[in-house]
Amino acid sequence: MPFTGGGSGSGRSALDQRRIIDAAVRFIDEHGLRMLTMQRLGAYLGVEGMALYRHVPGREALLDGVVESVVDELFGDPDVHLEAHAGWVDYLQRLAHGLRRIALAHPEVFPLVATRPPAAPWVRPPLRSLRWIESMLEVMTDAGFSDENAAAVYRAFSSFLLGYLLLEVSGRGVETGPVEEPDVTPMEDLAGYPLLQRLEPHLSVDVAAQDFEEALEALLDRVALLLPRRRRPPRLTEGK
Amino acid sequence: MPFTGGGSGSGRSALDQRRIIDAAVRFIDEHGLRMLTMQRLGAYLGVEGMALYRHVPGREALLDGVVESVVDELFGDPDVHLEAHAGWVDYLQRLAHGLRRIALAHPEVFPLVATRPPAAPWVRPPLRSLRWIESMLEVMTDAGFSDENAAAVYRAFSSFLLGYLLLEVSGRGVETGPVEEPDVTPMEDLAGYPLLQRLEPHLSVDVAAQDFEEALEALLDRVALLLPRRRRPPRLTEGK
DNA sequence: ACCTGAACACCGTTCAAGT
DNA sequence: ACCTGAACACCGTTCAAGT
Repeated sequence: MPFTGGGSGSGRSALDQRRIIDAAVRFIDEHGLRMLTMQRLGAYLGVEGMALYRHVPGREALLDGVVESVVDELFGDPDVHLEAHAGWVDYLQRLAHGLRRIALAHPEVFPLVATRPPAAPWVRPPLRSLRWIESMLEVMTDAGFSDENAAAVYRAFSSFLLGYLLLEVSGRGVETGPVEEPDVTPMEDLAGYPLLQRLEPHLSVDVAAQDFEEALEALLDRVALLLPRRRRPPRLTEGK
Repeated sequence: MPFTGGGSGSGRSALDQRRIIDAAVRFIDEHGLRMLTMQRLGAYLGVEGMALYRHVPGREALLDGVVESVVDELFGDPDVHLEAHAGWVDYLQRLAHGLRRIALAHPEVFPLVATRPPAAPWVRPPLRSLRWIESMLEVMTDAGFSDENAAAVYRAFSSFLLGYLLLEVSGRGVETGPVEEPDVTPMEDLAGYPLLQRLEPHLSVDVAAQDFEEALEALLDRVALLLPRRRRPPRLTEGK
C-alpha cells in the first residue's frame, strides 16, 4: 500500500474540504498529477475513497480547488505581502516573484493552473484566482491606469507569467520516483537534428532565474508606457 | 451511437498511424479532449477500439502524435513557407502568425501542446516539434546570433507564444455541444469582486489580435538588441 | 495481416447499509 | 453524521481467437 501517510504531524481527525484539498496538493507534489485518483487520495487520507464525495462535489471540482488553493498561497507569502506595496511596479514585481516561487514549489500542480477551464466564463482564465485578479486590478486603477489599460495589463502580465513559468516548470521533476512515470514510448526518432545537438548545452543550461528578471523588467517598462503623461517611474533596486 | 462518421470524403479503407492521428485531431476539434477515448476514437473510424493498438503504442503516444501533427501543420502552411524567409525578423513573424492560426484552428488541442511531458528531456518543451526548433535555431545562428543567444531567443520566443496563445485560446468553444461539458459545479461563489464586475467589458472584449501584434513587436525589438554591433534591422511593413 | 471478443485491473460516482 | 460495501458504467490494455 504505497499511497498512505497523509499528514506529518496532523491529527488523523475528521475529513473536511480544506484537509482534502491540502492532501491533494501534497499528493500531486509527491506523486504527480497522473497518479491522483479518488481512491488513492482516500487511502492517502486513511479513508475509503468514496468518503471524499461527502465533502467534495467530484474530481473536477477538487482539481479546481487545488488550483485555487495553490494560487492563493500568494496571499500568505510574507515576501509578497501585497497590501503593503510601494507602487504598482513594486506590486507587480512581488506578485511575479511570488508566483514564480509557487510554480517552482509545485511544479506538478502548475500546469493545472494553466489548463483548467475558466471559472467565470467571461474572464480569460490564466492565473485563476479571482481574488488575485481583483487585487491586481485595484492596484492598477488606483495607480492611474484607465479601466481599459488595467485590463490590458492584466492580460499581458498573466500571459507572460503563464508562458514563462510553464516553460520553466516543464522538464523539472525528472527523478520523481524510482520507476514511476513509465517512459512513454515515443513515436519518433530523435536523430537528425544537428543544431539541437550542438546547442544542447545552451538549451539545457539553467539560466531561468536571470531570464525571468530580464523579461519581467522589459514587460514592466512596456506597461509603464501606458500610464498617461507621466515620466517613467524610476527603476527600482533589484527585488530579492 | 453519436461518435461515428470519420472522414468527409476519405475511403473507409485500411487503418494506419497517419489516419488514426488525423482522426484524433478532428475528434478533439469536434468533441474536446476530455471526450477522446480509445473506444470512441475507434468508433469514429468505424472500428472496434482495440484495433488501434495494432498501429499505435497506446493512448499517451497517440496524444504525442497529435501534438506533433498539429504543430507540424506549420510546415505545410503556404503563408508561413519558412524556407523562403527574408531575414530572421520576417521568419519569426511568420512563425508566430502561423502558430497563432494553428492555435485558433485547434483550440481544444493547443493546451495539450503546452502540457505534454518533454520529448527530449534536456530540451525545455514548449512548442514541441523538434523540426520546428531545429529550423528556428538554424535561422538565428545563420543570422549571426551566437549559440547562446539563439538558445535564449528560442526560450523567450516560445514562452511568449505559449503564454499568449494559451491565454487567448482558453475561454473559446463555449458552445461545443448541446449539453456536453457537464457544467462542473464550482466550489466557490463569484460574488464580491467589484473591480472584476466593473472591468468585465474590458476583460471580455476581444482585442487579442492587436494585443498579439504589439507584444510580438516588443519581443522582436528586444531580441534585436542581442545581435552584436549592428543597427537594429529596419521595421518591416505590417505582416498580413 | 488485421480486426474482434472476452477478460483484467482499474476508473469516477451513486446509494443503501452499517456504525 | 459520517464512512463503507457493493454495484454500475466506463476506462486502457492484452491476447487468444476469428477471418
